[in-house]
Amino acid sequence: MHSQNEENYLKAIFKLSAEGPAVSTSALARELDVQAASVTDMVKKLAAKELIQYEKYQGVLLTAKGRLVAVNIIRKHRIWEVFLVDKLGFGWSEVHDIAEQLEHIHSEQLIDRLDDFLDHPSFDPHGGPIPDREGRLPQRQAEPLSALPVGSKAIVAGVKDDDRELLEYLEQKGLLIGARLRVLEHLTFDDSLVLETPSGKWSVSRKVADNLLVRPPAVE
Amino acid sequence: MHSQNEENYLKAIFKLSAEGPAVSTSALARELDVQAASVTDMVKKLAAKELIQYEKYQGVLLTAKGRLVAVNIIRKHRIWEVFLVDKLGFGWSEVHDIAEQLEHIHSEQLIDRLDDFLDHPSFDPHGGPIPDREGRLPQRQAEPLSALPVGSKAIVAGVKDDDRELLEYLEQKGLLIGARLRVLEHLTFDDSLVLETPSGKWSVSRKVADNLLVRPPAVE
DNA sequence: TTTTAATTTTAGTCTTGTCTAAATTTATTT
DNA sequence: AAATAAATTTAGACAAGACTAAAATTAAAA
Repeated sequence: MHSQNEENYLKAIFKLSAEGPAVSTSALARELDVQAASVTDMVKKLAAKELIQYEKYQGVLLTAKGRLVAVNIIRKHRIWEVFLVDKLGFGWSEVHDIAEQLEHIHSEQLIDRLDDFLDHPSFDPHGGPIPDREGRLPQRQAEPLSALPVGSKAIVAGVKDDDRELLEYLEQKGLLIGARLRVLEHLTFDDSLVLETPSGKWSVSRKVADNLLVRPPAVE
Repeated sequence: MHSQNEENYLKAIFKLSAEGPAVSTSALARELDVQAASVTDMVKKLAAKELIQYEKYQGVLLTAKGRLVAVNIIRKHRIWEVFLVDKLGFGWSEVHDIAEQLEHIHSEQLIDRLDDFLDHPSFDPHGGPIPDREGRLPQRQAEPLSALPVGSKAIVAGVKDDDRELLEYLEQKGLLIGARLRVLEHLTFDDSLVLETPSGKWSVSRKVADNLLVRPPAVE
């Protein structure tokens, strides 16, 4: 059994692995909000348990074993988020911190039964894909809103980072999952976009557009 | 916010307080499965936080503050047990260890919403009373089976200690909550009882009879 | 009422995970 | 290519909780 802390490190490494293979000490320190020295200590312990590969000054890499642990935590996190939103009626911006705790409950049976209870969801309330028991992630053909050319229509498919403030901001603009939108303008000055949404026209910054994932509208 | 460990100590002290006011170091050590020396260390810390009263060599006592924390943990534990049994289909003997983890999730909102979702249950799957948000316990007029005279009829209302083995044993004999029974015989030799239950006649030991709580059958 | 036994506390150590400050290595400039 | 800056690691400490062994206190027995 792994400690909550170990699980959090592995999860963070998995998340940062998306930006390139090796994860640096400082990136991990930033993500976990601890000092770099603490990270160095911890990655040595994780390497001793063969959950990561670690080479001095070269950053870390998940082993197959470590990846499985990380993906399992993500599976639990996302299934719990579905429960909180679908069954308990929480808003999509309220569930992250609670799921952050629930993801560390150790019981395979619990998560399997919860998965049954929820009818085997494939995506969480933020559009995040839910891994299966073997750690396979369902594919979503979603891309950042910032990649769309002016004039194109799309449907909100999720967010990259489920930051509370961002989620509340999007909620306010009616940009929930499934919402239709159209890109009206692109300002080269600051890379912001003007969108048409069911609730009106809105300008969103480059950063928001990078974090908002969309998919092409269904071809009827 | 209290650590899980602090919460477990307070819960144990609350539980042991039923057997008399002051809880001894050794009783706590036994209950928590740690050495007495560790208990001494810990109770000093809890006393410093004004969660308990502690006098050297005299054992400990919960303060009002400590009692509220303890009862709140019990509230969470029991509400989660209802969820596990009623919604996820776990058996009554399978839920203790999982609820032991879930009770430490910090979110008042979560437990309140869960309570709504479950329609405000008053008792958990083992017949344990569920405290309300203010820490008040619903009264149950239940007494140990061992207190009944020969010939009396009763209905199973719960168990005192939700020990896994005991629960499985009772389940096997059909002695679940709500089951009717009648005391046929009392052997003074070992204080065991012979019961008539819907599934047949069974002999139960004194220890089991002490732990099985019953209430009088409804007067029609 | 001593003596013995049981309980409790103190003292010192260990593990996990964190920190700061200093030393080392790698990366970036000039 | 040498000098500076940034990133990383080492060294030494600390807090939470646990342990063992020894000392102190309380309870029980002779």
